[in-house]
Amino acid sequence: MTERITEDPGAAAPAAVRPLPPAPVRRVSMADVARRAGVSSQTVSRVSNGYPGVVEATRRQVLDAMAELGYRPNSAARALRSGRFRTIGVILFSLSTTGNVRTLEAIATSAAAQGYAITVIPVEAPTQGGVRGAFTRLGELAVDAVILLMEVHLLDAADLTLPDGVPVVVADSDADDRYPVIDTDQADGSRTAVQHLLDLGHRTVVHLAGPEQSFAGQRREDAWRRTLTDAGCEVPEVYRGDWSAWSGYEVGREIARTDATAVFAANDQMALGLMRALAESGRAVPDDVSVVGFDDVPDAVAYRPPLTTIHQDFAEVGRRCVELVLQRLDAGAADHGTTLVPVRIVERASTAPPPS
Amino acid sequence: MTERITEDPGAAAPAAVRPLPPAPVRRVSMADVARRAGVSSQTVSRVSNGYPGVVEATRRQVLDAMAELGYRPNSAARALRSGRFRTIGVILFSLSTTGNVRTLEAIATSAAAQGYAITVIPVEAPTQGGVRGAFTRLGELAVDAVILLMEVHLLDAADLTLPDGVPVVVADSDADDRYPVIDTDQADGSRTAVQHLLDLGHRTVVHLAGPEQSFAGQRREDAWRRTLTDAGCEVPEVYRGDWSAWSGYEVGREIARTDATAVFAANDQMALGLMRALAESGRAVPDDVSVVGFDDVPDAVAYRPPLTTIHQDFAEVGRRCVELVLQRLDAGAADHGTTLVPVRIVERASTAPPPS
DNA sequence: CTAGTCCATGTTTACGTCAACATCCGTCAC
DNA sequence: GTGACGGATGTTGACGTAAACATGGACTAG
Repeated sequence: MTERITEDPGAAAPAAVRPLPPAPVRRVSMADVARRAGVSSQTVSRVSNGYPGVVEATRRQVLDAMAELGYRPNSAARALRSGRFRTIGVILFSLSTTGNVRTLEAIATSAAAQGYAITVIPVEAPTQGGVRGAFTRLGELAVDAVILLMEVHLLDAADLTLPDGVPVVVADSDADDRYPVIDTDQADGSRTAVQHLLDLGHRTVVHLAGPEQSFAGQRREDAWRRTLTDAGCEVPEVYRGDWSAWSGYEVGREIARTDATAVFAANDQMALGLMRALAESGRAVPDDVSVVGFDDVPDAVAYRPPLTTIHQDFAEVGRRCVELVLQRLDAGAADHGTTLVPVRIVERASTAPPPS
Repeated sequence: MTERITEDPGAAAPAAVRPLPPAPVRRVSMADVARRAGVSSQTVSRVSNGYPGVVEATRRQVLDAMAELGYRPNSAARALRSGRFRTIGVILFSLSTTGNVRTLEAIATSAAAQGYAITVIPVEAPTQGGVRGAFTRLGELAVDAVILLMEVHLLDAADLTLPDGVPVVVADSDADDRYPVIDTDQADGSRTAVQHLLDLGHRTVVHLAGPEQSFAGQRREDAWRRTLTDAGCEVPEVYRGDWSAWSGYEVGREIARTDATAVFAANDQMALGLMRALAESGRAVPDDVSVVGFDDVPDAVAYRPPLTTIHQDFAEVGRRCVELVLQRLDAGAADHGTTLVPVRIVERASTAPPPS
């Protein structure tokens, strides 16, 4: 499979040369339908788009001809004509985190409901090279709008810009005020989690944080710290994982050696690993140590013990992203605010008052 | 957001009428670049596509003009002209199973490497209505080929057909011999799992199966049964979950009441729930009961205990799907075989010889 | 020195759709 | 009866690209 891809943004300097094979079977066009129905192709267009000014009898004829011939509008021609692809691009680094996946799913569903398709643009790990390729193509991508499922500053790091005139919305990240943001209310989630533990009587709460580069992780951590400070609690050392259950386990072994009685993990997967580490050290959850997670992954209800966690409304985030990006597409609105989607705590069996 | 979408396959009977707003800012076209560079637009086309027969000096001029003007090829026009969108559609029911997600990710990555974009076509739960809408649009979707991440018979149930002439490949499913299939070697995985338990000395192996409608689940179950039969073991009653960890827990509580010493769960998530159920019944894994999963999800290494499981090579499945579908697009090949991608067992800490 | 080649580049045209404008015909008011 | 009006339908052209064909100049062989 040879490839002809622009390597250089703005300029085109492709390598291999293989003309695409001849276009596949010519499909049924409006002209064909028009001939069959004995009308002009413009009338077919009108019927196809539901415009008025077509008498019922004619309409029927056209509809019949369409059915007989199996006519399908050609979206390339449509897009060329209208300048719209009816497609939204979603740029993301990976589908390995629950959040991204569920948000993507919600985006796809909402977009479909609006008659828009979703093009997924995966960007490999932030290696300069990999990113570059993916983004370069973006300019010529058949996309009317873009939803970024990643931190905007990573985009900068890659030294790339989105094409002008394409509405962009950022989900679950920061955006340097350049684009509007739809985000889970990370701060409120953290606060709720920590407060829940404090209310149970824990003297303070240890935080198993996400990676430093993650904006969401950063905000969860900040809110944890602030909540403790506001409550006049001592702020313990931060432990840091990389979102994976395994990192939760590794870091969890350190936490298990401390006298912590309450841990707030920045996501459920790390909480899973943490709970294993605690169990292996003979510290019972929730009797000896309480644990709260973040995300409310479907599995959390089957963790041992079922995890108390902060439920994120990914569906709502996705829905709002689509809504906002389409609104900007139509109106060209320009307020770069941040919209927060509320969260709620789901109390299960991993939290209890501290051992007396 | 009003919508003008064909409701009826083949015929068009839209409802609302709102012309799209005028096309956004006119973008830089080949003609602009040509003017700027003082050449014909055909020469620009040649440079843009890396065709030979352009002298270096001219090429440079064109490249410069492209850069200055910020030229981006218009993919709609390109698609109209060439009949190719350089896009692959992926149809799937949900992104809630690990398998789908990871396969999708692999597909997206491989496709990007080949210069193809991925359009995700979500189909809501197999409700006749929902499916219909999604598929109807498929016909006019800007897609050169389709990868189905679902059972073909569900497609039939929805009483819909894919447009002719579009290559289709089915991943991880059956296809009634209508389309080629790329699949994980489910049977070999099951056999390996069961054999591993038998080799440890277990007299027989209980199966925590997936839902009856799932083809993958069916095949895992068949292979489990066959392996037991071949080994002359008694075949115990089948327990059935719905892939979720919670269902694994619920069904697991029943299993925990039996005298089973070895369980093969049809996926890791159910194994997670099962292990919780066993723990709650005071049956230790692996000392009292051995458990093997299927999938090797990233979290499995952090389960308590770390799960012995069958590793699926989703990346390879995705890669092959893309390869095959593009090959069919170019060549129109027509062999509807099934390609099996090998699996391997990952031995961790959830299996041991039976208690004596 | 001329005919033949080959190569770089230019010109034309078609892809399918749809907006804009043109046409045709019936109806109605005067 | 004639002109004006309006509704149904047709005709034209443009969107941006790239294949097919055309041109023209340089070089080569005889």
